Amino acid sequence: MDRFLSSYVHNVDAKGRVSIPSSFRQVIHNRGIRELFAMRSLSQPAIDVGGPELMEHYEKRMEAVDPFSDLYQELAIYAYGDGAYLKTDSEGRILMTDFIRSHTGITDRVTFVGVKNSFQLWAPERFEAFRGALREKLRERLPSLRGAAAPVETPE
Amino acid sequence: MDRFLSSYVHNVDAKGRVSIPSSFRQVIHNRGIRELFAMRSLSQPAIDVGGPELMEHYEKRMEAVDPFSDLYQELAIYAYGDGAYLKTDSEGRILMTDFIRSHTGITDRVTFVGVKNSFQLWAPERFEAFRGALREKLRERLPSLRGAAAPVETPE
DNA sequence: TTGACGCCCATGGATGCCCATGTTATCCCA
DNA sequence: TGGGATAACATGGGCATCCATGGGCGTCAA
Repeated sequence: MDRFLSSYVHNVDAKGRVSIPSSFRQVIHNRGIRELFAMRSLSQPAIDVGGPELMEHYEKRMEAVDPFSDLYQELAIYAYGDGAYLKTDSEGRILMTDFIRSHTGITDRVTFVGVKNSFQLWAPERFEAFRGALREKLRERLPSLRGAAAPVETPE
Repeated sequence: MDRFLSSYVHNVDAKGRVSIPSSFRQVIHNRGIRELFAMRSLSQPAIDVGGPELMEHYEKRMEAVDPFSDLYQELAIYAYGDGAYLKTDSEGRILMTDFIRSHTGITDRVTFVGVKNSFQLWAPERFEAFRGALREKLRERLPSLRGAAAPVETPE
C-alpha cells in the first residue's frame, strides 16, 4: 500500500475543508511524507499533490539548464512560485484555497485521483469528461488492449 | 520549511506598508537572515529580495557576461545602483518605496513570489500575465513534464 | 514646523484545534 | 448465516489563536 490508487469524490464543507481519502492518508504515512506540496498541472485543470519528490522532479529537470539563464529563472518561478504547501488539520483535511479553485473549477465537491506517486484534485464533472475522453483515446491508440480484461476501466 | 515557496497577494496600506507573508518570515528566521536586501530583477519587472546570498547569486549570474565589459558595468549599476536594505517594522512589514514601485508598477497590492532561496515582489496583474505566459511556454517546451497518461485536451 | 518613519495598540477575518454526529464497513457471536 | 455490536471515517460546528491590516502618536531630521 504505497501507491495512490483509485478515485474518490468528497464534499467541501462550508469552511472549504475536504477530507483526504483515508487510503491516501495511509499512503502518505507509509511513504513518510511530512509536508504535502501542490502544483497546478500544466496540461489539465487539476492540481497535483504529493511529497517533496514532486518538486525534486522539477529540480532535476532544472539541473540540465544553465543556472544563470532566463529559462532557469523561469523554471524556478514556476516550480516554487506556482505551488503551495497544503496544511492538513488534525482530522486530515485540506483547504480548497483560491489557488486550487481557480485552476480546477472546484466548488462544493472534489474528485481525488490516485496517480501512483502523487494524486490529483479535480472538479468531478471535469474529471468525468476527461476520463471518458481518455478512454476513447486509449481505445484508438492501443487496440491491443481491447481483448484484455477491461484494462482501461477505473473503479468508481 | 527553509525555502521560499508559493505566492501570496497582500495589500499596501495608506502608509505604503505591506506585511511579509508569515510563512516567508518563518523562512527568513530559519535561515538566520538578519538583513533583507532588495534589488532589481535582471529579467523581470520584479524586485528580488533575500539575504546576503542574493548578492552572490547576482554576481555569479553576471559572470556569464565578460566582467570587464561595459555591459557588466551597466548590469551592476542597474541591479545594485538603487538596491536597498529593507527595514521591517515591529509587525514584520516593509515599505514600498519609489524604487520598488517604479520598477514593478506596484500601487496598492503586491504579489510575493517564493523562488527557493529568495522571493520576489510583483504587481499582481503583471505577475498573473507573466505566470500565464510562462505556463504556455513550458507546456510547449516541456511536453514530457506532465502526463500520467496520454495528453488529452480538456476544456479550460 | 512638517513630513517621514518607528513603535504601540485595536480589530476583524482566516486558520487551526477540539469535540460531536451520523453513516458505513467490519467483526464477532449466537 | 444473520444480526447486532463496534470501529473507522466523512462531515459539521464551536472556539481560541494567529495574522493581515489600519490608525494614532512620538521622535528625529531637514
